[in-house]
Order: sequence, then structure tokens, then C-alpha cells
Amino acid sequence: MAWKESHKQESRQRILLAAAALFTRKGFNNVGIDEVMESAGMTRGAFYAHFNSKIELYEQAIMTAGITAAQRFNNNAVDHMGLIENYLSEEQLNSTDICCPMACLISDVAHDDDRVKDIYTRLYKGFTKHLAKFDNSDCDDADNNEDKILMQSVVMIGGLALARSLTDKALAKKILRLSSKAAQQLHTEKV
Amino acid sequence: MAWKESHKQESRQRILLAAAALFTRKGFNNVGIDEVMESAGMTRGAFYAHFNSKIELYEQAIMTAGITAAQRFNNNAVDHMGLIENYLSEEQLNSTDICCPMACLISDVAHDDDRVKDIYTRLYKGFTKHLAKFDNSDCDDADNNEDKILMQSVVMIGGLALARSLTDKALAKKILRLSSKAAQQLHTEKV
DNA sequence: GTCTATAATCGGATAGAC
DNA sequence: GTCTATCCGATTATAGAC
Repeated sequence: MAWKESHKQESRQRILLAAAALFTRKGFNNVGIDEVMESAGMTRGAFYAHFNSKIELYEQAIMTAGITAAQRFNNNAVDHMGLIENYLSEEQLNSTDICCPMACLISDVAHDDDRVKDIYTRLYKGFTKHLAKFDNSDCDDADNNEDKILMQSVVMIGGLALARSLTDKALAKKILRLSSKAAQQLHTEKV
Repeated sequence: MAWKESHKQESRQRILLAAAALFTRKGFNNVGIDEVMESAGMTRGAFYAHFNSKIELYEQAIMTAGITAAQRFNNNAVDHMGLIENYLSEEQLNSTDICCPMACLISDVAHDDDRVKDIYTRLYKGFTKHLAKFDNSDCDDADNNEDKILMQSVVMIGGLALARSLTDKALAKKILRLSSKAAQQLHTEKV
């Protein structure tokens, strides 16, 4: 019976990955369960064998999106500067795949209840921790270093989120470019 | 009959101000027409004498929110530094009143259609123009100056949006504080 | 576990009285 | 113009067959 259990877990994972891509790209309310399940290669009826409600899926999909996005940036980036460039790349502008939930759901989450905000907060702390680990700055002032990381996160998340909301694509690209430069300077500069 | 027309305009304005506050605070889908009209002191039936659809109200409410927020920051700020401080103040964190749509709807808008994104883009350009006017930098390099303004906007909008999405209020306040400092440094520094 | 069919709900939009 | 009452579409959630 073991293969049956693993088959269920595979289905569940397909649903989560589909949901992570759709929710980060279109938001919670603009995506129906139909759409998620179709994208996962199933029909609506099967949904409730895996999740109790749409909101439960949403919460877990945000986690999945965050972890998946982090893994991808990890794998593609050679160093901290590369990570920043990848994060603020033009590819992220209109990507139809999973987008970093920190940026793509930043104000969506602000309108949700505390359960969702808690998940977002946890992911954000992971995001900054990850930035800090990548940061090979030799600065001794730990507090000041943490401040730098926080400002890097503001510029990266804010820059990507802003760029994705503009119809003026030239302006959006300029914002990406400048944000990338600014985040990299925050990384390079000594204090 | 003139008073009748002005009465209608007053009702319309009450609806717009109520909608601007509710939509920026709770998002488009978490606010019903019932709630908007009640907040404006009317009932749902009266709504369609003023707007053709909820989405039309949303579009105009975003404009109203942007203009109203700008006016308030204008009136309360003595200079550019004060403007930044007000924008990234703790009062903006949990404000139940109209919030700057640049920050409070940043990812919401990314999930909407181009009509909404166009309005957001126009407001954003007004936002940066306003920052530039306030900026009394004596730098001669116009391009570089524009770049500085864009990065200020990323830090201000991103910092406020991020802070509003976190349940860890201490961390949120720290992000506001650091963002304010960073935006002010961008304003002060010579190139 | 997954499917099809259906129930239940919610919210946007309309009709008609005042 | 504003009100109450109603319609109707969309979508979440459930029931029951396989």
C-alpha cells in the first residue's frame, strides 16, 4: 500500500506547485480551485482529498512558493551579487512561473488575516537570513550588518514588486536596474 | 435645481472617500459594496446612481486615495525630509484611514488588468514628480538626480508595504526606521 | 483517490416604490 | 436620488458513483 500513499503525496505536491505559480501571479481571488486543479492535471472533486479549504491551500502554497523561489535563486546564483541580479532580472518581470511571494504578494498579504501574515513574516525572516548567509562582508559591526541586510531586502522586494505593477515597461526595467545597483552597493560598501 | 446636483456630488465624494479608505486597507475583494455604502452613510441601492460597477469605483477610488494621501503628506510636511518621515511613520502602519495606494495596493494592482495598472502607473509618476519637486538638491546631473528619486520611491513604497505585511511589529518598525534613514540619505548625499 | 453532479453561499447588479 | 427586495452568476464546498 506504500505506493498509494506516495501517489497521494505526489498529487498533493503537483497541486501545491500549481497553486504557488497561479497565486503569486494572479492573486488569491483571481484564481479558482478549478484552475488550480486543472493546472495540476486533475479535476475539482479531488481537491478536498488533499486540503480542507481554499484558504488552507493558499497558506501552504505561499510557503511552497517561498521555498521553491529560494531554491531556484540559490541554484542559479554564483554569489551574493548574482543572487541580487537574478532576483531583479527582467525575467522576473513577466514570469508566468512561481514568483517570489515576498514581492508578488506583498500587499495582498497585508489585507489577509494574521494566519497568512504570520506565514509571510516567517518567510521574510528566512529571506533575510538567507541574504545574510550569502553576505560575505567582513564588517565586524553585527547590528549595522543586519541593518544593511534589511535595507537590501526592502530594495529587492520593493523594486521587484513596483516594477511588476507598472504598465510602462521601460520605467519598470529602469527601476529593476537601479534597484539591483543599489542593493549591490549596500552589499559592497564598508561601514 | 442646482442644490440637487451638488448634493449628488457630495454623496459621490463620500462614497469615493469611504471606498479609498476601505480598498487601500482591505483590498478590492475583501470589501463589498454594502460596506462601502454603509461607511458612506447610504445603502446599496443608491450605489448605481453614481457608478456603473464595482470595478469602476475601484479605479476612481485608487485615484482618490492617491490624491488625498498626497495632499495630506503635503500639508503636514515642512520639507523633503519631513515628507519621508511622515510617509514612513508608525502612524502609517495600522492607520485605518486612507493609505497611500502606491504601497497599500502594490501587489494587488499587479494582479489586476491593465486599466488598473495604468492608473497606478500614472499615480506613481505623479508621486516621483512630487518627490522631485520637493527635492532641493543642487546636483547638476539631471539623470543621476532622477535615479535618486526613483530609488527613494522604491525605499519609501517598499519599506511601508513590507512593514504593513509583517506581524512582528518590532521588526516592522525597524524597517520603517531604516527605510526612512536610507531615503533621507539618498536625498542628502551628493553625487 | 478521483471523478461527475449538485448543493449552498456570497456578492454584484437590477427593478420598482417612494 | 435613495430606499428595500430580488435576481443571478460565480465559486466554494459536499455527496455519491467508480
